Amino acid sequence: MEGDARVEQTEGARRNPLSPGRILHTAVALADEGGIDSVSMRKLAQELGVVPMALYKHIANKDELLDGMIDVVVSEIDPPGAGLDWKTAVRQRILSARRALLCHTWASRVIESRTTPTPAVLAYMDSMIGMLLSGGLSVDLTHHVMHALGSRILGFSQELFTPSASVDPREAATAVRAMSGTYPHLAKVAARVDHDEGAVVGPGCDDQFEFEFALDLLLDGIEALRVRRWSSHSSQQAAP
Amino acid sequence: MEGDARVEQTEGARRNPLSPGRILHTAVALADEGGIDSVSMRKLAQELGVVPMALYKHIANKDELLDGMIDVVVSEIDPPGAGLDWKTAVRQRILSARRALLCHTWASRVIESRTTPTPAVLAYMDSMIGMLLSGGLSVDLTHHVMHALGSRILGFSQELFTPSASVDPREAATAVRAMSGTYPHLAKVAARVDHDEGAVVGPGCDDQFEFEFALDLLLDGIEALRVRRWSSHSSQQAAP
DNA sequence: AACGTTACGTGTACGCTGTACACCTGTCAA
DNA sequence: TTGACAGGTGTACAGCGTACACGTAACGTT
Repeated sequence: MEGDARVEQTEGARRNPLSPGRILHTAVALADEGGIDSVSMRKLAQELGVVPMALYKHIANKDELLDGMIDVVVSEIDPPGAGLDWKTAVRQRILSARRALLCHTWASRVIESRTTPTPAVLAYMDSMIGMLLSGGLSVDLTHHVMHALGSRILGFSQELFTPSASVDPREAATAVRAMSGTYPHLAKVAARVDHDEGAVVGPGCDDQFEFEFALDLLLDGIEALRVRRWSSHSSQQAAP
Repeated sequence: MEGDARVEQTEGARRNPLSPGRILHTAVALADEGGIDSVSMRKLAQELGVVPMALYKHIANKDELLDGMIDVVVSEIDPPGAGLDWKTAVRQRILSARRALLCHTWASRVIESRTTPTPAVLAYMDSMIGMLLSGGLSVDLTHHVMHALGSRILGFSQELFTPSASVDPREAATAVRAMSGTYPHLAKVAARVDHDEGAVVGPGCDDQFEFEFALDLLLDGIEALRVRRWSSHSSQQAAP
């Protein structure tokens, strides 16, 4: 009897062996239906018909699990559309990202709680930067724009180019060069930042400036709407 | 010996009796120096020289503790300046809020993780709305502006006017009327929302519209900078 | 075919969390 | 004096992430 049960279980395991992909997929489903709080290693394992510690043979720890879940969501964002002016293209992409995040309501919170961005998030950012650059924005403007859009495109806020880990500029330069293969656009902007402000205020970028840049962009736009007596009823879109 | 110790402890307690204020203050200090993760009921109690359960005589649970900590931070935001045009006043206030949040790096994350805003946050929002209204913005524009600024002024995002709890519009109307004493400006905007869109799409406001409103405000501003060949080096400020 | 290695699921255990509940004790009003 | 009450204590429980030791089944090599 016990032997039968064990064989069955084994066959079940054979039929459906654990894998990072299956774990991540199940975790996302679990979070979708029960909220992120219902994703514990124990519940996840139970959902997979397995003992909690079994998960650790496939993922290092819970943080890695969360990172993986983020990547699942980010991978649902549509690729950039072709043949569009930069503004339309960026707009579409951001709305697609929003759609993905709205499908998984837990995702924004998890992304924001993470300290370092995952590869998929970096790839998304890199692609976004590429769209801006090829749209005619300068590297400088692109840099500030990424900060300004930060809160809009994904949860990630500032401190993207200020990992605060590598204080040595030499080290940072090496990191940028290493990045330039995988994330060429990102590297270009990062390099520019190190270049410019490294001489002025030190490594990283001026968060206060970035914040005020975005704030003034909004405030100036708002003032223009006020002067124009804008109303949401008589508008084809927020702006002309 | 044991008697002495007990007397000493009692005297200590008498000298420094527990109170919500002292608990909150200590919790904020603890979070400031060790991060929000180092604020557990046990560590907090230890810091106060008291047994964990003693805290529950003064605060209902940990959520209430976190709400209280938020209010401590929000209360550090400067009051609005007088005699300024709306844009300058709003700008100053938001920068002051940012300063407060930067002093307590854990605060943004905690605010964002909270589901319902605390009274202090509501008061801050109410005052902000008041500044916009008295600056000449229509109630309609003010409403959308609050959403657009959302991610900038504090952590709170959308779903402010969509508590999703009270589906009954009658109930919502009552809530608004109750609110109008404490948060008059907030109530004015909320009433307008219920009024307008209640007839069109149901209760609450159109999150998608709000999102695109803010997005387009930014994108249009960015396009203008691009055309003008804006650069962070040759700028007195982000916008003219 | 026998063997050692490797991959992977299991079971137990530890320290941490929030907090329910019963208990004691010092203070004050009647 | 007494009885209520406010407030600190102690114990206990369920849940969390995960370290560590232990099987056991599958596989490449001899």
